[in-house]
Amino acid sequence: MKSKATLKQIAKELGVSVSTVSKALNGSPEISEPTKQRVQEYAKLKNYKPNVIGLNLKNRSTKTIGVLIPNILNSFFAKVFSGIEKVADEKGYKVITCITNESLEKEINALEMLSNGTIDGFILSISEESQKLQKFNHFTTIINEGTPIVMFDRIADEVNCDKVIVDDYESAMNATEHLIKSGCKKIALLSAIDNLSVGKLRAKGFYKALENNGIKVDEKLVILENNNEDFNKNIGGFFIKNKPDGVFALDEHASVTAMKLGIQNGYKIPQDLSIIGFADGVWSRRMTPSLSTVSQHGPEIGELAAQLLIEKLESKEEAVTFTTTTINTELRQRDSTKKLI
Amino acid sequence: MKSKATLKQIAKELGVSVSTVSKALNGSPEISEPTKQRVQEYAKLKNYKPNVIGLNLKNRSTKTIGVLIPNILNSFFAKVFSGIEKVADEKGYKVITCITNESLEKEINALEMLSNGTIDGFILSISEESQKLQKFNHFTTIINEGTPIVMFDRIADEVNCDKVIVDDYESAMNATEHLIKSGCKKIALLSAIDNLSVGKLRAKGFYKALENNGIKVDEKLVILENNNEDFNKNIGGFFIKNKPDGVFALDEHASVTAMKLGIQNGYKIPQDLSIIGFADGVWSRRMTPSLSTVSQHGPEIGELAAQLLIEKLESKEEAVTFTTTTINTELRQRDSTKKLI
DNA sequence: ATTGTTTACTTAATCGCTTAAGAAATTTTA
DNA sequence: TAAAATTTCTTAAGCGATTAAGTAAACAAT
Repeated sequence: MKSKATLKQIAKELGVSVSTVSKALNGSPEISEPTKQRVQEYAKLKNYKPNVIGLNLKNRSTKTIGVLIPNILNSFFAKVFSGIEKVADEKGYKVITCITNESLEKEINALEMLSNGTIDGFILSISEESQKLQKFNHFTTIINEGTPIVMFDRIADEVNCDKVIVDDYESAMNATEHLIKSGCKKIALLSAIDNLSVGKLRAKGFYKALENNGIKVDEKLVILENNNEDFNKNIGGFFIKNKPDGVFALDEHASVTAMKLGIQNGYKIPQDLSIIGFADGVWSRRMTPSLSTVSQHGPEIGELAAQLLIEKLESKEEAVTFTTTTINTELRQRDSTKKLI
Repeated sequence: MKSKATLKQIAKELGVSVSTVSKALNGSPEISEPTKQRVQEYAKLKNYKPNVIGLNLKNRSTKTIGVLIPNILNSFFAKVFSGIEKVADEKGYKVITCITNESLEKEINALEMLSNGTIDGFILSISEESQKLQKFNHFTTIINEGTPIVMFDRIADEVNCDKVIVDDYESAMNATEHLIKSGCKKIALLSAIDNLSVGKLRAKGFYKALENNGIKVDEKLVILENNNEDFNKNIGGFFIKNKPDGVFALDEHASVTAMKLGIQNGYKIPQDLSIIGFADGVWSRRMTPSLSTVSQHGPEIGELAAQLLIEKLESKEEAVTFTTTTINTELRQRDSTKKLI
């Protein structure tokens, strides 16, 4: 195992100064052609690669983005991540990832660990715990220190930074209205993510749609829980007892459970029961019948977030204005809803 | 936006030398108690955090692991990744991620980009293209330069490094034998990943199981394709034409497609048709009926890979021996197969 | 012949930090 | 009280790179 080549080594071995080697490799006009060639050939031979750490120190930038994701096993986040990675890669940035596992402590640790020269800026979605406790000052601290942050999906209004979100409220409203228009009279609202800002927004959109159409809410048709376990406890006899003819599910688990129980209870989908849910596109297509979903455009969110951050990083001026961009979702009509023209 | 505090600044403001500050903050006995206190208090006030880049340069290590993953949207890789992240985090390492998108070029670029001081070692799974073209010398180059690599799942035998794999051959054999024992006479072999080393191994295991049980292969019951599109073309009339009573599917797409077509063609599952597939556990459980799978223990693979790498990084001696560890899979019996006791 | 200009380098400073070695000031010891 | 030892700080070197500034030597211009 040969140790990696450095400028110093090459300089000594060729009998020139370090700066000559550096300049020769960077094609500076200060260096004569023959010397340049000699150095470049030797460097290639030794497989020289400039040590980025040295460079970073000099440039005070690392061309690295820190990404904090609550849970990579959630396919929405995986998709956003792939979008971030794509743009970062295109623009020559590296991506350093931390999974916060929905924990405030891990979120704080990750911010601490990375915000000391390792990364130039952050892209993140807030952990469940931080949202629940409404603890956001670790973010403002980082921003005040001069490290820009772009938040996506799960954001905090009180933090001043760029944000990329999905039109959860509107999309939920539209999806619900779609169910109404397709003839559903008893639409259930199912959620296992009522602890998240996005979950609450979606629920609001649902209520708004009912209101717009002069339907009054039947609380028996509503299940709002904070996690899958509690949700499962409540969904037990739900279909038999309440006999909904439509379901609007706010997360993947609720969507799939509704479909499963609907089938088990002998509903014909979509004739007797229409279902729209927030869920992964690939798997929704794979289900039988395929599930109509609200598509959240994960990759686009990631791409935009990365673009925003990189722009901020590469503009010299101090940022003063912050933008909040809303990515529009789309209703993907599949076989779990009746077709509207 | 105040710029980040540095030793130099603090030293100037307190009227002491840089090294005094450094030592005071590190609790060196060379510094008097009152000075220590004064410095530490001031540093806290200024929210001083040592710039890791400076440290890295000094230590010649970054406490960062580079992870190359062919495709993060594949839930198996996402799981492995979460395992890597967990262990890395526990041991104080950061994880820098690149998605190679199954491309040799991106793989080479990522290795180049990171192997110059950014990371201390790699954990990776080989891209499809590299496997197809059997191009592996970019890995040996990196290893020869002194950067350790741990490969997982998709490995290259000719590269000398630590490896963590799954017992694809044996697990496929066992799964097939399970189908045989449960009474299946016409077992189909379906694969959309015949381009990957793991796909080939699984197919071999299938054939071996048939051989062990004195069943001769019916080539009409075998579909081995390199991607989902080609697979879809061939699966068209498959069930009607060949009437299998069992399916062994080597990847997620094949598994789900088999289930879907089985249902559509009026098979009762598992009475008329038993299915075992390689697929994501969460979604397999969610399907109706739930899909029996070969569980690959993704997180464990990631954890082990990270442990191996970190051990190698933290042992001073030059590595000479390399281990290949096999993680044993498990057959998860769900509702798409008949129960055996 | 003297001065000025290029050419082709080298020296030295810098980024932020650690740490061995040096140096004053104080305390201990003989 | 003088020498030795200790305390407490500073100086300086080094990690790997870039780059402004300095310096010979060669050449051109007056």
